[in-house]
Amino acid sequence: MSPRPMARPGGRSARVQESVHAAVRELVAEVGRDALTVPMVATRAGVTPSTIYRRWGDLRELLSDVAVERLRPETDPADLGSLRADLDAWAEQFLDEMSSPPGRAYIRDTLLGDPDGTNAGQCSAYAAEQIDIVLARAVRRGEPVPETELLIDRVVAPIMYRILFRPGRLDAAYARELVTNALHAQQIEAGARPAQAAAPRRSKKEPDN
Amino acid sequence: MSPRPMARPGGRSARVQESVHAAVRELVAEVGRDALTVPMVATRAGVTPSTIYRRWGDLRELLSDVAVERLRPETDPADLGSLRADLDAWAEQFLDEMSSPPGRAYIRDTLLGDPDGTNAGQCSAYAAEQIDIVLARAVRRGEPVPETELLIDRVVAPIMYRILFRPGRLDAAYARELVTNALHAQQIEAGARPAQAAAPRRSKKEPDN
DNA sequence: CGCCTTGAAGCAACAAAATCGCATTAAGGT
DNA sequence: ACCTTAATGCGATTTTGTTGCTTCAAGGCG
Repeated sequence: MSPRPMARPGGRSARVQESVHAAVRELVAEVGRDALTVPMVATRAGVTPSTIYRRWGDLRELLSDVAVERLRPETDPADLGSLRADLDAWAEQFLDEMSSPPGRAYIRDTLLGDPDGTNAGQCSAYAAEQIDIVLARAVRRGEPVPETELLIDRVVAPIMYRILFRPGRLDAAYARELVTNALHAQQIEAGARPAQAAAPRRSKKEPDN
Repeated sequence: MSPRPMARPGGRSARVQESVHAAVRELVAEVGRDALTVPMVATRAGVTPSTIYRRWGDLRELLSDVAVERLRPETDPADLGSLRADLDAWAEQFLDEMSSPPGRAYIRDTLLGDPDGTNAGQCSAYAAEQIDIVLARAVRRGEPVPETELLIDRVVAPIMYRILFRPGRLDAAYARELVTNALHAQQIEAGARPAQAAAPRRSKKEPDN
């Protein structure tokens, strides 16, 4: 993890960390990420540059820490009454947030200053948690559910891949298509014998309760 | 793009570029990427640091250029006689190369110094080209083939996502599993209603003269 | 073939950053 | 309250990044 193991979590260390993070957020808003420098952040945070260099190593790692915090979901996915509706809504929102300019910037920053992959792993864990919440609800309703891994591979991965590597088509319809395919695959794997055919294309999110 | 538009491709500019790239490759091998500095590269390449700063901006963009070159596939995928075999083999090799420490480093470097996504797009295009070659062969054999996009979403994206965001399981079996699922999906989409599972439906090129 | 234009490279002075040793402070435990 | 020790502050030093100006060479033209 980038904030080096904090042996003394409480007190001053915590204050400095928060102060520095806040300074980064403020300055990114004010002067833009490209104009940021370590000395600038240090001055705003009221610490000396060497403190930042020692704790974070360089600006990229600091930005990675701040970015991954911003990627933390703030609320649980909405409960719309069915797995399909919940996943559609979640995937749409996920794609929307991640593909927006600030979203892309956070993703990039997270990956950029993250030598050991800790922050990237955290970012992936956030998505998995959200999916797990949706799946747990579906299980409670008695719906058959796919594996979290399947949804990561089929929904999250394609979205992130396109954001990072391929310019172009990234809209709500694409998100729904991915969800459709993922659920379709799961139905097949769950029971190939039931005579259900292709995806029953219900339009938008409308709970069928 | 990082090497700024070269108005004078031939002659000195080209020599300098090649010399600098070579210096980067040598030094990465000798002292490691983390120890690299622009002045060091400049000295080795026999140019002044300001030349590098002016042409590439900073070390990251230079590394991105070098990295994307290394990600260019050197040979066409092997022809093993069937779409399934070709894709299995290609996916295994792709996963293998990309998930190796140097592979991961190249991917990271590519994304790192790539403000406009040009190099990342190139990287994605390489994979698409390789897949297209495999698909074209399958079409020639009369096999039904999935869309390139489907394979990108189902095979390439999950691999890259896991490499970048999720530590853990990345082996040949996983690659094959992804291919299996992708082909499975394609068969369903191809003929869900007619009883013929894998009827040789000729698609794109290949005039029937 | 030699001159002219022009973009790129060299050079050097300068500004900004990162690094490092050492002194000082404050958590947390006893 | 005291002691230990990680973390911060401070300042000197090194390294890196920037800039204006000069010099060089590729390509076009008479």
